[in-house]
Order: sequence, then C-alpha cells, then structure tokens
Amino acid sequence: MKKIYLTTAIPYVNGRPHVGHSLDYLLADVCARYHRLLGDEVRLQAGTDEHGGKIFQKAEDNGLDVQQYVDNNVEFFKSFIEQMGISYTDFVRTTDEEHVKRCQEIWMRLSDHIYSAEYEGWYCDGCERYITQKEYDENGGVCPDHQKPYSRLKEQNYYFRISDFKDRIRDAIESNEMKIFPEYRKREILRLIEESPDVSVSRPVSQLKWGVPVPGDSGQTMYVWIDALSNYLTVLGYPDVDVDDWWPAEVQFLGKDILRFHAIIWPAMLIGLGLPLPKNMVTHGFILSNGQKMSKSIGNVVDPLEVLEKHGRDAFRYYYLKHIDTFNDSDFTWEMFDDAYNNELANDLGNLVQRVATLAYKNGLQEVDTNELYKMSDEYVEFMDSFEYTKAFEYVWGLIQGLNRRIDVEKPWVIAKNGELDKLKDCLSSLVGELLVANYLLSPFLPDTADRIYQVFGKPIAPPEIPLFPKA
RNA sequence: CGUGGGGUAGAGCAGUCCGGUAGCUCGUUUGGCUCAUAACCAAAAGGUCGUUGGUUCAAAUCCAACCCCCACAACCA
Repeated sequence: MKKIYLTTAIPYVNGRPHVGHSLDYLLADVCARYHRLLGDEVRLQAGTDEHGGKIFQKAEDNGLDVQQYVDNNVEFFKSFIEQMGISYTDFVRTTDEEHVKRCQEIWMRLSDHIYSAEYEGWYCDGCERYITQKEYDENGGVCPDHQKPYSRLKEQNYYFRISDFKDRIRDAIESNEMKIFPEYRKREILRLIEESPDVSVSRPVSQLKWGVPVPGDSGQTMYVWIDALSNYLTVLGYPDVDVDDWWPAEVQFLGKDILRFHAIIWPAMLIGLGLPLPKNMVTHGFILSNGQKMSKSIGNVVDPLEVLEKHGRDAFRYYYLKHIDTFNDSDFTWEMFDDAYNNELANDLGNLVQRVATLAYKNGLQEVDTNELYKMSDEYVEFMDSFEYTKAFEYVWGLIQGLNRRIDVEKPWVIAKNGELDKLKDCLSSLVGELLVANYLLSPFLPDTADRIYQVFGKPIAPPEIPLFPKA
C-alpha cells in the first residue's frame, strides 16, 4: 500500500468550464480509482487559477467585485467537476489566504534565483500587454484591434533564473526521473529547454493589481508562474506542513499546451526549493469539433454540461475515456457521441447485463461466490500503468463483447430446456463471474455503472428495473 | 529548408521500431438465434496503405525526394 498524490492543472476561471477542461480530471480520476483498487491511499488535487489581469478586466467589464466574480466562476467549475464524478480529495484556489501566504514563502525560498531587471518592448495601451517584435512588424506598428500605434515601454520585472537549473532538468527528463508521456512530447521539451530564457515572474502593480504581492516589494505583483504552479504544493500545506508522505507527485496530468511550463519552469522551482521532481507527467491532447479547435469565433464550442445532461455522467466519461485518445487530439461530434451510447453502452454492456441477469433470475441462480474473482490481468495493468487508458478501456470492452459471444455459443436457454441443471448452474455462474470481473476492471472508468452492476448481481440476483442505458 | 504530429475501406483508428497472405470498431448487405434494451451472434461486400523513385525474392513497413492536413513557435483547455 502506497501513498499516491495526483494532480490536475488548475483552470483559469475567466469563463465557464470548457469540454477541454474535462480531460485532466477524467484521466486523473481514472488513475485515482485504479490506485484505490490496488489498495493505495490516494490524494487527488483540483483547483482554480484566479489571479491576473484578464480576470480583473472581465470582472470590471461586468461591473462586479473581482472576488465576487471569481467566487461565482469557481462554483461553476466545482459543480462541473462533481458532475463528472471526479473523486478529488483536495481543492485549492489561488485566492485562498493560505495559498497566498505559502506562495509568498515559496517565492522567498527561491529568492537566490530571482533577480530584478528592466524589460523593454512594444506595448499596446488598448490590449494592455506587450507584443513581440514579430507581431509589431506584421501589424506595421499599429494595433489592429485598437487602431492605435504601439508605444515603447520599459518596466521593472523580477526574473526567475531558469539557467541555474537547465542541466539538472534535462538530466531528469532524459533519464525518466521525471517521465513525460507520451514519448514524443519528451523530445519536444528537450529541444525547448535549450532555448528557454529566464522567465519574468512579476509585473508592476500599476499593470497587475489582482494577484499575490511580491514579498518585500510593494510595487510588484507575482505573475502567473510562481503563483499558479505552486498550488500543487500549497494545497498539501507546504511549506508549513511536512509533505514528504505525498510529494513527489506520482502523476501530474495536464494539457499539451501547458507542458512547457510544467516541464521547465515548475521543475526549476522544485529544484530551487530542494524538492524532488514529479515522477510522471501525462499530457493529453485537445478535443476538436469536426477536426477544428473549438473556438467562440468559429462557433463550434461544445458545452460540457449539455453533454453531461444528454445521457448522464457515465456516458460522458465513456466517450471521453474510450473515444478520445489519451494523448492525441480527437474529435467530438454529437453523432459519434450518440452512436457510442446506443451501440456500445446500451447494446453491448447494458444489454449484456440485462440478459445475464435475466438468465440467472429466471433459472433461480441467486448468488455467485465472488471471492477470488477480483484480479487484474497483466495486460490491463500494463495499459493502466502506462496511462494508456483508451487501450485499457478497449481491453475491458473486449471482455464484454466476448461474453455476448459466449452466451450465443453456449446457449444457456437450450441447456435449461434440456433440464441439465448442474450444467446450467455452472454456465450461468461462470457468466456472472466473468461479467463481474469485467465490471471490476471497468469501475475506474464508469464508477456509477459499476455500482449498479454490483447491485444487480448482489444477493439476490435480479434484473434492473430500469435498463442501465435506456434508449430514447 | 523553424519544430513536432499525421495522410491505411464510407467514418474513426491499429499495424510501421523487428519487411513476408492488409486488421479493429462503427456504418452497409445477407443469414442465424430468441436469454436480452428491434438488442445479440455469424458471414459478405468495400482499400492503387498521400505521390514518385530506390533497396529487396518480397515494402503500409527500410531509404530518398516531393505533395497535402494539423498543432506548436504568441497565457486561446
């Protein structure tokens, strides 16, 4: 029995939950439930990133108090996470008093690697942000959104000296001390490390008010990096609490877009703090809509709550865990979602449960000895341990389809007609047993369904009154 | 010549490292069955494996060149 700490990336709460947010949670949740089956003690973190200019701006635009605005949005995320059935144990908000305090302490512990420098660049007053030289050239020196010429600005920033840690990080990634999944992302990061400059970790208060004050400098506010990334530690109580039991994290789940920060800035922070690096980083792809990235301007955004409502929580989890590739971009369409529900969940699994339960019930099989049943095959464990959840799920589905086939081959109804009672009992017990094994392996993916199946085949065995996955 | 991923049946994908009858799921057609949610099972049809050239007895797989899509390079999950 091990202690396992898993993390999810904390979403920026300047809007409502997006379907893309769900992948982090689902993957982490499957991992958590799997480890609990193995008998491990698991802590699963979730949280929200609530500082920054964009949120401040958005709140003002809506005429709301900023804290009130984020409080509101956080509720949407929390309820979304709960609706997906995520078994998190800890929740952190970057506006939590404790987080702010601990995060400042972390900053101070990193101070040997933080220096002050002047930043100079092109700035748009309308966008309230610096732009790159390339963007400046492309737009001919005028902001296309605001029709105003960019101005040359200088400001004081604190920088975090990434160069102090590069060698150590490269070694850790190359040697798989901090293992990055999938493999090709590891190569990508190794290349990126070489050209990573020191990062700016603060902004003048005049530019960024809504954030954690830099300790010892009232004129500066922390920029997102140290504030947000440190959540993985502050939620455990670091540095006030001894976190050796839980840190390093077993797995950190994140989207491919933020891997660079998690694989470079974050390890640099950890090394600076004298802490070990996370053991695994799992990066998932994006969910596309008809092959395109979802975006408000294209108008192809899929509302996750709508998907959740359509066929319920487990259908949602089923689609995202089986049909959305764990590592690569995959498509979501309502058509594919409905097909998956009707053809796979309802026809394969729901109907299988129905027919096996009915066979057992009609033939007087009351219960099945469940001892010795709950074991994991090597194949399953291998997939689960390498975070190939889509493949693990497919493996389990193969068992389910195999059972449907077996029933047709063995024809228990014929055995019953012939009055071969012992043979019938063996056949049915074995079918129920195998179904329960498949259900056991299924439980990290579809926890609610798994519970219902356990109920159906509890004492006494009885077909469900309402089918598991009713069709419209 | 930026970096990375990809182009295999109508759709979604595996197979490519270690060359040897092209596979899975869905859809389509036909047949079977009746325990079951018109569900389940079986069979069939359907592919110049992006293009061209090379190596080889043999190439989806190795090599070379090229074409096309996507992502990242800029806090869009």
